[in-house]
Amino acid sequence: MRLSSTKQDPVTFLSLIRQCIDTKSISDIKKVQTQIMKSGFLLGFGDKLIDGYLKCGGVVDARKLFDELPKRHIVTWNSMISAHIGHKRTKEAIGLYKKMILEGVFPDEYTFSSIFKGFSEMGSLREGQRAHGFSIILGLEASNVFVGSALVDMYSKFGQMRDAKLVADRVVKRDVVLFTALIVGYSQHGEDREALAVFVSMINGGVKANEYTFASILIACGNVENLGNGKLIHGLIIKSGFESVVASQTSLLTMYSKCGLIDDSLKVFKRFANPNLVTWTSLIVGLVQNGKEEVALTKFRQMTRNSINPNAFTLSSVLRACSSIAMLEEGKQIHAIVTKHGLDRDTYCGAALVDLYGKCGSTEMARLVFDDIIELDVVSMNSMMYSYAQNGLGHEALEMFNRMKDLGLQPNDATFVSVLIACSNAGLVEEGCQIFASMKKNHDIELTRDHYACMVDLLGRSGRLEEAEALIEKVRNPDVVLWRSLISACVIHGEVKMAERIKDKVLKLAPGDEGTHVLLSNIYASTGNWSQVIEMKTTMREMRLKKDPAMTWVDIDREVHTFMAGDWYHPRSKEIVETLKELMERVKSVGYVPDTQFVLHNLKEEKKERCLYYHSEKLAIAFALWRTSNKTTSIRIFKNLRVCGDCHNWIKYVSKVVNREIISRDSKRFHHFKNGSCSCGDYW
DNA sequence: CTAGGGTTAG
Repeated sequence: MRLSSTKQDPVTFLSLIRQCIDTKSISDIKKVQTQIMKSGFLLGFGDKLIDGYLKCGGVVDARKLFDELPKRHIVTWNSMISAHIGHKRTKEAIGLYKKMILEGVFPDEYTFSSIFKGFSEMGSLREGQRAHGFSIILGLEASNVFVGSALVDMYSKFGQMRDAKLVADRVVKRDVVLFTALIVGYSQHGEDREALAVFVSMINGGVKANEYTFASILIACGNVENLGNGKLIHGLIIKSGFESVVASQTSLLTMYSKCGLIDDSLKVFKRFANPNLVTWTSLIVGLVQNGKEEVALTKFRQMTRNSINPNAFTLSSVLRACSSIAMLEEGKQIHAIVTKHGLDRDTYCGAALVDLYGKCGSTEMARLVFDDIIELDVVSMNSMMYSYAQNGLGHEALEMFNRMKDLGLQPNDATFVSVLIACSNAGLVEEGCQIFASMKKNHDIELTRDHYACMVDLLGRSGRLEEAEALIEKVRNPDVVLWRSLISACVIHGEVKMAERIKDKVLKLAPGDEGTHVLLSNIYASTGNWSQVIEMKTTMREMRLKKDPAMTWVDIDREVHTFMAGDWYHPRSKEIVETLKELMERVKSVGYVPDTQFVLHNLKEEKKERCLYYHSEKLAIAFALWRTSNKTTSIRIFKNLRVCGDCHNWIKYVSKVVNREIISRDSKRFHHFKNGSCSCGDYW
């Protein structure tokens, strides 16, 4: 801007400032300010200049000038305060608020409408309440809906919904903003039904919802999986013409996926002309929640191809997709993207990475990520603990548990699930019992079925069967899973009589429980009681019960290969059998003896051996060894059931003769086979 | 010359 040196009258100054605002140039305002100061007119233009600075985003420069002025208009105070709030300079905004009161300038309705947000952002409930009191004295609380809704928002953010409601009820003319603030407050504090009630009363009161209201109320519908209302509101959105507003569309998408209608979410998504980052992320999250992890990854790639950069939200969700189905290779690629965006140390991404590596059996890698997280929280620590628990590292898990307490973090119910599994898998029976006892006493944790299940497993596995039974008796409505886990403990310890007694209990509770039948036939088979096995199998057939077939899968070069016992559908079955034969010879030569007690059919020894031969994990391992070179130092397999004793023993030998690490995740935990032994110490 | 509410994560 060229400043004229001749014309220095007030009218010129005003128009110069206006020009600066139009061009959003802070440096130009500075020049104008210098010129005004030279001409001695500053006092008259102070407020105008500040207005100019603020409109151009120059909060710091505005403040500098503001402090030099001897007197400022109330409007200028208010502009300063709201601009500081808007620029997240909360402390300074509150400082200005206090300063104005000290200087005898009373806050007005404009001041209050901005300053309450400052208190909620600072987390200063007390100060907020004091300011609230002041607004009542000045008669501005109920008479001005801007002040009222700012207050409702503040109390909502503090979770003080009673106070939020009280203020809302006192406001004379309630509008859509006030109602929306109340709806959001309720829904963000788990009172979604209350949120819906507010919405209904708003509509009945003749106040029309807008895009903000729709966005918020749909979240409430999703949270309580209230599809009926969700659909009604979808209709209302169309009627009110907000169909193409991104935020309400995004909430609509989320609502459908939370209600399990992922196809409807996809339909909503298709109508977006230009989906933004939040929309893409919502879709990805929905897909993961609905078990469509692979689609989630495809969508993620599509998103990045459309040059939309992921943020921590997106990346942590994509990582969840990878960890929930243990896609380690994909996960590693996402990890690289996380690093590229500098989010390795982010609490959410960090926790998701820990979860990924933990669920893939790489506890060391999980720990490396974990140690880099800047701000640890309960979830990230739970993930680390769970990883230790699954891999049988009980002491490390307990160490983490203690560190959590040292950090002053409140352990939650998931924490205890991990800790108890850790104790169970590492055989830390006494420790587990003590921790279990302390949960309610010292941590005020509500005991869930999961906790009881962990304890039954812990006691049962270590042979304390009666204690385990007594514990189940204490549960109000013990479910089949608890009893079943006790029966499987009986199987491990060969307690046939007890198993039968418990079976009768279970079948009274759930007559057709297939798991129980399977377990019983297992215990009969392992003790050679074939007539009982046949009887059980007949009963099962008559009741049309089918057990889940054992399956093992292995991920090689991002392709998942699934194997079932004795199935030869794999295109490479010829190579698999050859590899298997060769392996068998090699492991037998170093001491492996097939253990046919794990064959649960009444067959001749020779045939039993063949049965063992073709267990799904053996097929998967043979395939993996055939497909990968010796340079691949470790092989990862996954199994839907628990590993059988013979396979466990066999894999130990295999790991020795091929000199590779074999990591196996079964339905209960990880086994790391290396150089002839397993990380579980044969206790599982 | 100034003011209030909304969309994505374990």
